[in-house]
Amino acid sequence: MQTQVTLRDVARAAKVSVSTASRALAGGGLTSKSTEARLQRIATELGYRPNTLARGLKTRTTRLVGLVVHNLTNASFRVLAEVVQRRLRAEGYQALLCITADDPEQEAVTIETLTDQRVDGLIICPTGRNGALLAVLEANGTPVTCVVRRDETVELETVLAADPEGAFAGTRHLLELGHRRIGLIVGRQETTSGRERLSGYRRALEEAGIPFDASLVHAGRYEPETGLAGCRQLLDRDDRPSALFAANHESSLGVLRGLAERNIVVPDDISLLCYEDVPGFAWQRPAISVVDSGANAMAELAADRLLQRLRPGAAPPAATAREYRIGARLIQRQSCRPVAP
Amino acid sequence: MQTQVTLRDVARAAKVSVSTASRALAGGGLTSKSTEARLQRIATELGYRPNTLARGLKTRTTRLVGLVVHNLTNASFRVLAEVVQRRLRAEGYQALLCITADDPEQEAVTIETLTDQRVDGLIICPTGRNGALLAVLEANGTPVTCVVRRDETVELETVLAADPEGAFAGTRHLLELGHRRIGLIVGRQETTSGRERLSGYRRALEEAGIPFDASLVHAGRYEPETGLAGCRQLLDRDDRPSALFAANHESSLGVLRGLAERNIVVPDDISLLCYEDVPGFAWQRPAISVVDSGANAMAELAADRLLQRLRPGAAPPAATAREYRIGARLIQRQSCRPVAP
DNA sequence: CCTTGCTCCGCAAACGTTTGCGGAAGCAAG
DNA sequence: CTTGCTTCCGCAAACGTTTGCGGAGCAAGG
Repeated sequence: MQTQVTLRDVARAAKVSVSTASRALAGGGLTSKSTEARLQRIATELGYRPNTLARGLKTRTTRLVGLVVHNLTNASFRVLAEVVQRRLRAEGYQALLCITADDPEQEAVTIETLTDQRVDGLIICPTGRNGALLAVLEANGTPVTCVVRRDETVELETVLAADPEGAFAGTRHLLELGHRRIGLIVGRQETTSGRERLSGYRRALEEAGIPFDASLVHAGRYEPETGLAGCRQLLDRDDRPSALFAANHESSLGVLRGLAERNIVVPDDISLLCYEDVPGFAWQRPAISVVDSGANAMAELAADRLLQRLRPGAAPPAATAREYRIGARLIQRQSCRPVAP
Repeated sequence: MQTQVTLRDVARAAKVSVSTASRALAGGGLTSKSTEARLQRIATELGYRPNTLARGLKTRTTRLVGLVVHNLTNASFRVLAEVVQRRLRAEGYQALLCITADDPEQEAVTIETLTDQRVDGLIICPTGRNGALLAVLEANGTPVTCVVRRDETVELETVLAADPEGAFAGTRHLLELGHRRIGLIVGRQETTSGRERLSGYRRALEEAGIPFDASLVHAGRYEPETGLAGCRQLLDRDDRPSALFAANHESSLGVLRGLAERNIVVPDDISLLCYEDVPGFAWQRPAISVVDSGANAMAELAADRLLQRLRPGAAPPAATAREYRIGARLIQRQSCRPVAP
């Protein structure tokens, strides 16, 4: 347990006052060039490392930002975590990663903890039940940007996927291939993404003049079990759909299994399109066509926006917070094929 | 930007000194029961939250622990991150997640940053090139536990997978099914895990009295590309192996694709066994047999060990650090089948 | 020689806690 | 009434920085 070298030590070694040492190391030209250089040298010689706690206490800024997501297994969250942490680091910030399991309770204590740590900013995928806490943070001068999901109860900067367009594009793609009965496995309708993807699907149908058939959609959690259940339900119909549109990577696992169970082969017997791109989809045979929700771009933008507001010229929290949408992109691979109408 | 409520404020409101307020809220019975209760009440009424920076400055402890991994896409790291963060949180610690991309350079700055943040402890999957930095940390009283990989250059508490046994068990399983030519796709031989898995494979062969054939093993990074290359190489032989043992989840993606390319079906034409269990393997058809390296248990144990050393009764850094091994487990599913010898 | 202005640096006060030390009660015993 | 002990609390110092303010030194201008 040896003792850390403090600013006093380097000041003493250089025979200057602590304040001069501080200023010299800060380097804003508040000291002469010579002492600046000398102190830099002595500091590194002694292996001086500033105490971020003391500094934070004084300057009211830790270079910490909270990053809270539901889990790390979901691909979107995974890339969110990776990208955001990388971008933050490049700007000298550290990420405090927290996982809420989509549980408002845990989210609440997480937010409290992060405020206690005096984070400079927060990137969060909100459950939507703790808007008040977030609003307080923002009001106290800590920028908050929501991502992936919106918190409907409060006005905050938010970056989202273009789910309506993505689902629309995907569905239209299938329609253009001649499919008329398209099974949709989609997220819970309590979430924005669930609702928006369904609405995109409906709009595409509508534009093609095809009546909406509610029995063709199966809503549930983003889990393999949901995919399996949906797949079974849709396959047990007399007029089996000729194409399936799966909610995300995880539910697609269930769908693929459901198809395998019945020896239905993709794309010969049925077409399969998934939301959310993951490496596995590209490597798989047949490679799965997807509409990529743009997780990467979302993460980049979220980091950008927060970083922007973290910079000195802190734009005051605009009266009405901006909302950004990341375009979705259809990636055609081998899992969809045309059928005669 | 409203002002935070500080300990002074609650003290003033309660008409006691700051010290009494501090002691009352700490609750160690250093104040009378009545003032303790009164201050607790007033504190929550005012919404007082202690400033962790000030506290940390004084107590030289932050309740932060660094968690550094190579990435989040690899399943082991993903569960490591999830589990560790959950366990830490349960004990009142916060995880500082850092990603090094297996780059010693980045690892070095990461470690520096974490020491600057005065983390109380560190869980790290080391690259092996920064042992000195870690040793300094440990010597300065900050417990460090390594996980997944060992840093050979320095003595630190380490929790590892039982790779030799795992590879041995997997190989023996295939041998017991009658396989004689078993292709092995394995990690780079510069890493312990790569070497250990190969040695387990060799030992199983040896015990079965089968000569080791170096041309049956393909070493490379844990990536789909490696799996694909290895698969192709092994399949292009005249005496094609009747079973494949893949290094991990990611390389298995490549292997599966290589097999699909040649219309070789698992398990009818070839048996496939993978290292490292992920949900996808169980959902896939045929479900892939694996030897589970025990990522979950590893994470739990690593968290346990660190937490243990973080407790007040700080065991002094044992002269020679302990090394823990997590048992591997063979999970039989549908991708391996017996062959006539 | 005095004033003015500029450059560089030191003094000391903060930031919000925790904690050693000592003092003020209260009470019982002598 | 004094003594001694216990219980509770306040004073003030400390943790390691940053920063406003002012002072010393020096050069130039009047």
